[in-house]
Amino acid sequence: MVMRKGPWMAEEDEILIEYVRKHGPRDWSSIRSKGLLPRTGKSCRLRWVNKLKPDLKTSGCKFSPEEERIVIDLQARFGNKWARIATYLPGRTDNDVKNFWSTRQKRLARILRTPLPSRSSKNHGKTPISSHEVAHLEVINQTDCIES
DNA sequence: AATTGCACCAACCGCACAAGA
DNA sequence: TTCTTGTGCGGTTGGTGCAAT
Repeated sequence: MVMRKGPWMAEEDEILIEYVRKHGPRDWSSIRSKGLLPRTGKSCRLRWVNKLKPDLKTSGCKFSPEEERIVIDLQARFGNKWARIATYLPGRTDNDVKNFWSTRQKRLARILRTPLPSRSSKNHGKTPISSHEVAHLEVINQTDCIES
């Protein structure tokens, strides 16, 4: 069977959901060996965990300030243990947390690189910095000073 | 109107680890 | 004991849409 890669089609999702309904979320690699889907076990598992599993928050649902706070706090405690951090956030997956964090890191890196905007200048419609982020930024700044 | 920069998201890859042959 | 296979995790990339230029 020719292996498929890339985005999942609705029909593939249906097959995967049906497989999990019958067999549970395990034996991912037998989905391919049984000829049900031309996808690797890894790909099937990832699709299930991140998109198809029940009780997930719908994609496009932004992190709330509370969720943000939790991630920032837990990342400081555990490091980049996204799967672990995700267990504290109902409906979020490790991928969600990871994506949230890396977007945030890029944004913070850019803010640190550029001079502070004047009071009158617009924020270009970008996500504003929340107060707890400002606090965290100060920590990063101090760390940078120590490191450099 | 076209281009650019950014945020967000989905899915891949490589590595590590555990279980079983 | 070593090798193989399946699974889970973290890092990363590539695509899309939108707002600003």
